[in-house]
Order: sequence, then structure tokens, then C-alpha cells
Amino acid sequence: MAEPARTTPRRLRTRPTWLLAQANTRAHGLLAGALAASGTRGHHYRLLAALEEFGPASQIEVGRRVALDRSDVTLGLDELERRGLVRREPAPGDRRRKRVLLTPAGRRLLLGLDVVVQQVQDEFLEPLTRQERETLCTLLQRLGDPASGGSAPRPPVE
Amino acid sequence: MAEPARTTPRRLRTRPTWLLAQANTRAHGLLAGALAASGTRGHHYRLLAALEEFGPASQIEVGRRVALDRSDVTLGLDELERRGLVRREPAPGDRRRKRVLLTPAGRRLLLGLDVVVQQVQDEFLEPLTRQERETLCTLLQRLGDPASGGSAPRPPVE
DNA sequence: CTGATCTCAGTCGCACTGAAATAA
DNA sequence: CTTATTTCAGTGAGACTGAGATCA
Repeated sequence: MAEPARTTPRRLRTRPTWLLAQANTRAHGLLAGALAASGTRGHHYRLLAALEEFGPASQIEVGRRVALDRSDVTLGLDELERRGLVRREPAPGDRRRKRVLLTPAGRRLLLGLDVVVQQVQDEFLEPLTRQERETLCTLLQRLGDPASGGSAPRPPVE
Repeated sequence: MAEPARTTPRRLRTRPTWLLAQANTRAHGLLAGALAASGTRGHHYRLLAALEEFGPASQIEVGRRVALDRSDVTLGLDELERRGLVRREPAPGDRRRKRVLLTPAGRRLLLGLDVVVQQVQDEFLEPLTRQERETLCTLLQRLGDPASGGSAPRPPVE
């Protein structure tokens, strides 16, 4: 017996939240590994994507669209700005805000990352047929949505 | 226009790894919130489950079954032991190892947590029919598996 | 005055690494 | 000697909070 029963407890194995967490861990690992080659992380891709698709926006707006906290947006944009991938300028008409916009270099990087990210999807989904992939997506979509409509963000520490 | 286009970029919205991450965030939030009432976290439930279902085992064995790092097993068991929920004793026949076992109080807590965890599943899956829930589970199972067979755990930092 | 935006410092839980201590 | 198990200290990313500065 070289492999002495590497079984997961039934309590976990049969629970959707466990399966979800396991699958997500694998997906996250693949993604992080692939993005690391360009010195980028998930945050960066998200931020670039929001800027490209919706044009210049305030930081709070960007954060809302890609589900990032205001602090993480600030830090992420710091890094992108240092690399010349985005620019911040005072927003016209409201000097509290900053208008963030993609530079040409930022757009180029984004297009390159698109390929990387797409390859990761294929690698991750390899065990599923095309039909199954679509089913998965629609189910996940419906599960992720309710978050915006009434969950417990962080319970108070006792 | 009070809600000015809270849309997620298409690049994210259409990608399985994004949908997975969003759904997982919601699931994790619900679970953490529900467990917090008993001063427990996911780790603890996993550890208790492994001990209950497979009986006393070495720490490394427990960690393998519930996908926890050796260090996290040590810390998690520290906490459970302090609360009298598990006991550690030197393993008979191999004094490098410790044999970890569930106490009666640990078993009682586990049974209580079972109810809590099950309720969270129902709340989380509420948007799906019974049929869809089963489909989801089988798909996720197949996606989580390959992890053991050849992924990139942590890419070296450049 | 209130309230929004951005920034900064810090917290917390999670996943992991490297190395020491102990023992097979 | 090498190898396995546990423990400890520390790192790094992700998600978050609270407070200050700035401005509507």
C-alpha cells in the first residue's frame, strides 16, 4: 500500500462549496502562473480590461466594474502607472476624482494578455466538452449574481 | 441615472475562471459568516471531518485528505486542541509522528457544524433547481481533479 | 454642514516556503 | 548517511477597514 487512501472526507467531497473552492484554486493557480510571465496579476488584467472597454473612468467606477476594493484599485493603478500602462489625470469637472486612462502600451499589453488568459481557459476547461462548458458558465453566472443583492460581506469578529 | 452602467467588462464576464472566482467569493463569504458564529473557520471543519471519517491519523495524512498545507494543519490543530476538540499523542510505532484524534466534544461540534454547513449549501444554491445542482457538482468535480495530476503550484518570481 | 473620492496604514485569513528539531 | 514528520518563522497575494486630505 504505497498510497494509503488519499480520499477526501464525504462531508467535503459532496459539498458544492468545497468543489467550487477546489476548482477555483486550480483555476487561480493556472491564471497566476500564466500572468506572472508578464509581471502581471489578475488585478492588473481586470483594471486594464475595464479601461479598455469603457474608456476613461474614475477609480471608484473602475473598482465597481471589476469587483475590486477602492484600496486595491489605488495600489494596482500605482503599479500600472509606474510601468506606463495607464495614466491618471485630474477629472475635468470634479477635482476629487481622477480620470484613469489606458496608454497605447497598456492597450498593447492587454491584447497580449487576452491570448494568455484565453489559453488558460482552454487548459482549465480541457476536461469538459464544449456543451458542458456553456452549461457551467450559465450555472455559475446565476450563482455569482446574488452577491450584489444581499449577502454578509464580513461578519463581525466575536 | 443613479446607476451609471455597473457592467463587468466582457473580457471578464464571459470567462469561466472569472465566473468561478465570483461564485466562490460568494460561497466563501456565506460559509465564513455562518461558521464564525461558533468561532470556527473552514479549516477547522475540514480537519474535524477528516478525523471523524477516517479515524486517528498523522498530521500529514490529515493534511493530504483535506488539501491543507503541513503548516496550516499544525496551526489549525493547535487551535482545536486548545479548545479541547482534538487530542494529539505520539504515534505508536513512529515517534516522529503524532496521532491526532477527535474528542467527544470535537465530535459534538462537528455534528453541529454539519447542520450549519448544509444550510449554507442550500442558501448558496438557492438560484438553481435540484437537477442543475447535480449537474454543477459533476462538472466541478471533473474540473477540480486534474490539480493532482500536473499543474503549476506556484511559479517562481521573476 | 454632509458626503464623495482617493490615499495610506494596517488587519486578517489563506497558501505557501525554508529551515530547525527529532527520529526512522 | 538520507529521509520523513512536525514545528516555527516568515513571505506574498487578496480582501478588507478606518482615518485623513481634498473637494462638491
